[in-house]
Amino acid sequence: MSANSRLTIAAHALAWIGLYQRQGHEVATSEQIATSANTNPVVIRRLLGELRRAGLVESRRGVGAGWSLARELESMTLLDVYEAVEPGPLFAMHRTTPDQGCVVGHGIQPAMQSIYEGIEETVRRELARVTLANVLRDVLAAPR
Amino acid sequence: MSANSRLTIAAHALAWIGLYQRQGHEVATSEQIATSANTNPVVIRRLLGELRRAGLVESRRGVGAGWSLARELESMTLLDVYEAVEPGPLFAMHRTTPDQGCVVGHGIQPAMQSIYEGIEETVRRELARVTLANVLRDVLAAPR
DNA sequence: CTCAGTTGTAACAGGGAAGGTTGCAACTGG
DNA sequence: CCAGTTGCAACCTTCCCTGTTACAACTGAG
Repeated sequence: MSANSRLTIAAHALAWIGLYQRQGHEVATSEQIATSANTNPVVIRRLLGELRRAGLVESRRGVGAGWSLARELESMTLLDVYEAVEPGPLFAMHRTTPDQGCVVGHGIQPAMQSIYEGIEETVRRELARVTLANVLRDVLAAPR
Repeated sequence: MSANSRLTIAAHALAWIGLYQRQGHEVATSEQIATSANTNPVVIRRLLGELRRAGLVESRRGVGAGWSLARELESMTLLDVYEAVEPGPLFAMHRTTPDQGCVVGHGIQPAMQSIYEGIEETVRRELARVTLANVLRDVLAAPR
C-alpha cells in the first residue's frame, strides 16, 4: 500500500503544540514544529490548515503569530485528525468499470464495497478510542 | 489516501476462477479474467503470480494453459489475499527521522507505531473473517 | 516435429498523489 | 513603518500503480 505520513505528521504537530502550551507558551510556529518533525514549514502549515478547517487548531497572524490548540488534547481523537487530513477510502475499486455483462464483473463492486465499509468503520472506531492526550502521554513515556 | 485496487482485482480474479470451475471448466486464462475486470491481461498475470507464490492458485503453461485454484474458495480468506498482494503498512511514519533531540520528535514514532500495529491487527481480523466463498456468494446475490 | 495458445517477465510510459521548495502577498503588534 | 509569521500558489521531484508492448519459454494437439 502506498501509505502516506499525513496522520503521523499531524499527530506529531498537535502533540508538539500541546506540550509547548503546557510549558506556558501561547503559540507555536510552523518553523519550530517543522524542525521537530524534520520537514519543511510549508508542509506543516498545509496540514495545520486542514486541522484548522476541522476546528482542532487556531492560527494567529502578524507579530507573535503562530498556532494554538482550539480544544483540549483530551477531547481530540485520532479519528478527528484522520478525517481532517485523509479524505479518501482505505481500499479502492477498479479504476475502470468491470464488464457489466459478466456476472462477476457486475456483482463484484457492491460485494467488495460493503466489506470495505465494514472495515473502515472498524478502523474509525479504533482511531476514535485514542485521544491526542493519550498520544502525548505515550510520547513522553518513551525510553530515552 | 492513495489507495490502490490490488485487493479488489485479486478478489475479482479468484471469484471469477472459482465460478468458472464450478461451471465445469478446468482452467481460466488471464485474457478471460482481464475482460471481466476490464483491464490488461498482464495486470492479471502479475497479481495471479503473487497469489501463486502464496499458494492460492496454480498455473499451467503450454497448450490448454491457464489458472486454477490451489485450494477451495471456502478455505481462502481476504487476509490471505491481502498478505499476498499488499506488502506495506496502512499508515506510514515520517519519511525522514524526526529530531531526536526533541522530546516529541524522539517519542512520537514508538507511540504511533504501537497504535498503528493495533489497528492493522484489527483490520487483519476483519479480513480473516471473510472467505472468498463469501465474496462469490455476495457477488452472485447482487441485484441484476 | 511443428504449431498455436498461453504463461512469465522485463521494459517502459503515463498518471496521480505526496512531499519538498521557493516566492510573495497579507496581516498585525510593537 | 517594520519584523515576523501565516496563507497560498506554483513548481519540481520522487514514488507507486496501472497499462502496454514485446518476446522468450513452455506444452499438448495434430
